Amino acid sequence: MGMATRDRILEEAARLFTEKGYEATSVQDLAEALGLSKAALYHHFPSKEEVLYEISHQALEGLLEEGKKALAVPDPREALLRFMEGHARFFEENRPFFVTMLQGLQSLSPEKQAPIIALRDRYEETLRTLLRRGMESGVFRQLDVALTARAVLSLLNWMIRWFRPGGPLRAEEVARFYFHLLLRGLENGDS
Amino acid sequence: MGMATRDRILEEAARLFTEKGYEATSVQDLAEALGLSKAALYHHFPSKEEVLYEISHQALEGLLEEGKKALAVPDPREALLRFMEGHARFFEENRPFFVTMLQGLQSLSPEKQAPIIALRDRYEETLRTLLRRGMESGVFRQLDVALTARAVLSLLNWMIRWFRPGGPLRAEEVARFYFHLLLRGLENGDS
DNA sequence: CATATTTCACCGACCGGTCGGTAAGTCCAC
DNA sequence: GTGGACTTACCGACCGGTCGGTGAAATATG
Repeated sequence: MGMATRDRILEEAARLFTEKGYEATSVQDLAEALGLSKAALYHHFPSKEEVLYEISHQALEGLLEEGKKALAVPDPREALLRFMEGHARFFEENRPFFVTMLQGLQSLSPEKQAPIIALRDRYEETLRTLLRRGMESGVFRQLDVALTARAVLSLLNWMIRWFRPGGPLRAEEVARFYFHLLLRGLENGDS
Repeated sequence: MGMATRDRILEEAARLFTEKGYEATSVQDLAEALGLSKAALYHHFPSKEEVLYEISHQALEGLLEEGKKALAVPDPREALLRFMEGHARFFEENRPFFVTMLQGLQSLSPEKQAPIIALRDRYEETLRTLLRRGMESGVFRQLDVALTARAVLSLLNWMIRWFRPGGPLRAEEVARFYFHLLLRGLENGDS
C-alpha cells in the first residue's frame, strides 16, 4: 500500500507548481500526472488554491521546526550557522514544497495568504532573536537587526532561482560559504 | 502627443505583470487598463509573450549599462559599491520592468528565454570581473568568485520580494547597508 | 455468519466563463 | 487614396469546478 492519495496529490502538485508555476499548472495537468480524474482531486481538496495553501503551510511548519533547533544553540556564531545550514538543508530535502511556498505566496487570496505570512514572520523573528542575542553579547557588530536578518534570508532564499540538485555543491555547503562570507566579510584584513 | 502607444503598452504591462504575475494577467486586463481593445494590442505586438520579452530585454539592457559604469571605477571597493548602488537604483527607478524581468523569466518559451539569459549572464560576468580584480589586487579575500557574485546578486534581487517604494529606506541605502555588511562582515573585531 | 447499509475513492460528462489570438472592416492624418 | 491605428465580432481551446453515478470496502444489523 503506497502513500495516501492526498499526500501523493500534494507531492505531485508541489513538483508541478515548482516546475511550471502555480498559475501555469492546470488541475487537468495535475490529475493526468497522478493518473486520476479531475473530479477525484476535488474529492480530496475543495479547490486548487487549497492545495497550494496546504503545501505552503507544511513547508513553513517544517522550516519553523528547523529554526527552533538553531535557537537552542547558545553560541551566537554557532546558532547562526545552524540556522543557515538548517534552512539550506530543508530547502534541498523539500525543494518542491519549499519553492512552491516561496513562489506561490502571491497567488493566494488575501484570506489564505495571511496565515502563511504569519508563519513566515514567526520564522523570520526566530532569526532576528538569534542575531539580537549575538549583538547584545558583543559577538556580532551592532547592526540593524531586521535588515541583517533580511540579508541572511535573501542569500538563502535566492537559491531557489539558481540552485539545482546534482550540482557540484550541496545546499548546505553553499550556506556555509555564505555564513563565512557574512561573518568575516569580503575585505582582506591585511591591507 | 503623449507617449507612443507601444511604450504605453509596455509600461502598463510591466505594472500589471509585477502586481499580479504574467500568467495571472490576461490580455483583456491589459487592454482595459490601457483603454484599448484587445485587438489593438495585437496590432503592436504579435503575442503576449513578446510583450514580456520586450520588457525583460529593456530591463536588462538598462542594467548592463549600469554595470559597465561600475566596471570603469578603478578601486575595487568603490567599484563594488557603485555596482550595488547602481543595481538598487535601477531597481527602484524601473521597478515594474525590473521585477517583470526577474519574475517572468520562467514564463518565456526556451527560444525567447535564451537571449534573456545570455544578457543576464553578461551582467553577472561584469560583477565577477569586478570581484576578480579585487581579489587579484589583494583588496578582497581569495574566495569563490562565482559564488560571491551570486551572494551579491541574491541580496539585491531578493529586494523585489520585500522592498516597497515609500518605505523608510531608499533601495540605494539598502544596497549600501548590504555592501558594508558584505565588506566588513557581521563579526565584531574586538573579541 | 449472512446480509443490508453506509462510506469512500473515484469516474465521465458537463457547466459557464475566460483564455490568447484573428478576420474584416472603419477611421483619419498625410 | 493609401497606410497605420484602431474597432467590433468572433474563434476553438481550455480554465476551475460540479454533476450524478459506480464499484468496492468497511460497518452495522438480524
